[in-house]
Amino acid sequence: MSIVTRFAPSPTGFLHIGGARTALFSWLLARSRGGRFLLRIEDTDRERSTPEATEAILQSMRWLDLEWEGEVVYQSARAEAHNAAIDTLIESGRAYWCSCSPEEVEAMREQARAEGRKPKYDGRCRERGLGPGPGRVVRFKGPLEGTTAYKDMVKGAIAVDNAELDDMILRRSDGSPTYNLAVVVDDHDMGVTHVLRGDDHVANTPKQILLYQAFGWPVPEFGHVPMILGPDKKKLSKRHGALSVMEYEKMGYLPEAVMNYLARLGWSHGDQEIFSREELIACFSTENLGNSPAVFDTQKLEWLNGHYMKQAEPVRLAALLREFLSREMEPAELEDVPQALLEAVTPLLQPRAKTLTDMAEMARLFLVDAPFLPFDEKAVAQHLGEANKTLVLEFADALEAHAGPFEEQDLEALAQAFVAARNIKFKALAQPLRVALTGRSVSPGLFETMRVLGKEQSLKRLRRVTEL
RNA sequence: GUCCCCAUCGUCUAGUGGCCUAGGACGUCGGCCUCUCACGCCGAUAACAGGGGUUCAAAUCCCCUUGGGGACGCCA
Repeated sequence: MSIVTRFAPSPTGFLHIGGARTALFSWLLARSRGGRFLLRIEDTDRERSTPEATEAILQSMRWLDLEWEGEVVYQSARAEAHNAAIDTLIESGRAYWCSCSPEEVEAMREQARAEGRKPKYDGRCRERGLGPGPGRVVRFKGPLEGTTAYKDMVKGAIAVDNAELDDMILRRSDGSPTYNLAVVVDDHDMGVTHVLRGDDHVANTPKQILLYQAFGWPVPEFGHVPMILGPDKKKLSKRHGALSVMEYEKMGYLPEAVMNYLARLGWSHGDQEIFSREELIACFSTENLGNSPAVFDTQKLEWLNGHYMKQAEPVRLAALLREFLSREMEPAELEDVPQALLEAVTPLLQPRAKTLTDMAEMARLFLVDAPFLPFDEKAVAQHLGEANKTLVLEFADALEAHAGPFEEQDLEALAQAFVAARNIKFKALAQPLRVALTGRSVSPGLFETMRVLGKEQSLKRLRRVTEL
């Protein structure tokens, strides 16, 4: 039998990293078992749901390439089905009308709390046989005793006394269906067989199971993935830094790195750390999902991103790079940069950059014309004294005289001959050259730098030392 | 308060009773490589929360304690 999973976010904000991980696991569960992965937007809270949030969520899903099957289901469009389901429950005596006001219910809760009991509605309207009326809600007539148990795909056996549960509201006084009801009806109608969701839903699960049973529907498998913590072991929140998936994109992370990181946070496959999308699908199993909360570690994400930066096709990175460069350079300046130059620069930066942001920052020094390239004062002071300036200028002359191809090995041969003729160490030439060429004491290799810069630009930069 | 869940290096984790003097990865520290910085390679550092059981044998099973978290809405 083919399985069906789903991701069901409520569109009250961007997709955060925890939600993305839940979505990823659901997606992986479906893909790994040849099933279908569906997307449902739980937008029944009209106050807080926005189309912008929905769009942001879809955008994040696309960025991570978590493709879903079929059309997106909007829960708000399914009110009719929900209400029809509620009606069948009323007819079968599994639900009842309740006339208690929110204030009355709150008072019951207060009292229960004061008596050391679990705060809940006391069921006083259960047997009153009320019908519809203004201000009335429909409640589920839950079992008073017994326990509801299920085997959680990640947490194992979970059992709750039915007495702990209260008669949840199914239909609000304004006639709208509530979350627990809507989820069950939707999941059933969508054919969902496996529900993987956040830990915060464990407490809802027994209530939902009871609803499935009341409807006489097959109960799906449930699994609750532990949440993500900040470095202080508190629930990950804004004060810990970036939360939104798209913020990671803006910071220069690659989607495959974020996916790999998220997958390994709370899931493992032996000692393997690096997983391609295909490997993830091949290896994924809920068996290996961890059951304790995990701390989000930006450093490990960075390391992974660095790994994927090295692996990536230069052409792809170069295309991505242009966008990040717009933060480093003037638009006009950037417009003049040929894509071919970006593609030549990218491989030099790939082993050095952890993120696209890093890369853009480093790339800048290859892309601006000599007069506009700033010098790092400290580097100049350290490596470009008068004697070294002369050395650089002499090298420039030698470079100009060099007629052969402008490839790394030719340039290296030239430099070696140059130092040999003067009987100086190569090192004595390297740093002055680097500072003259790049303005800094840190850069990619000298010869690859010159090759990418080209003869003309290299000479311009070297001879600029006279201005110092 | 009540209920539910969780607990291996700083962090992510391997571990499903003997292969564990606890493995890998990130980080950190050292070294090698080297034209700088990275990359890469090599090495080091560091953990079974505590206490009781069960067993020939426990990181692994049970109980308690402690510590964390979650839930208790006419939100989702």
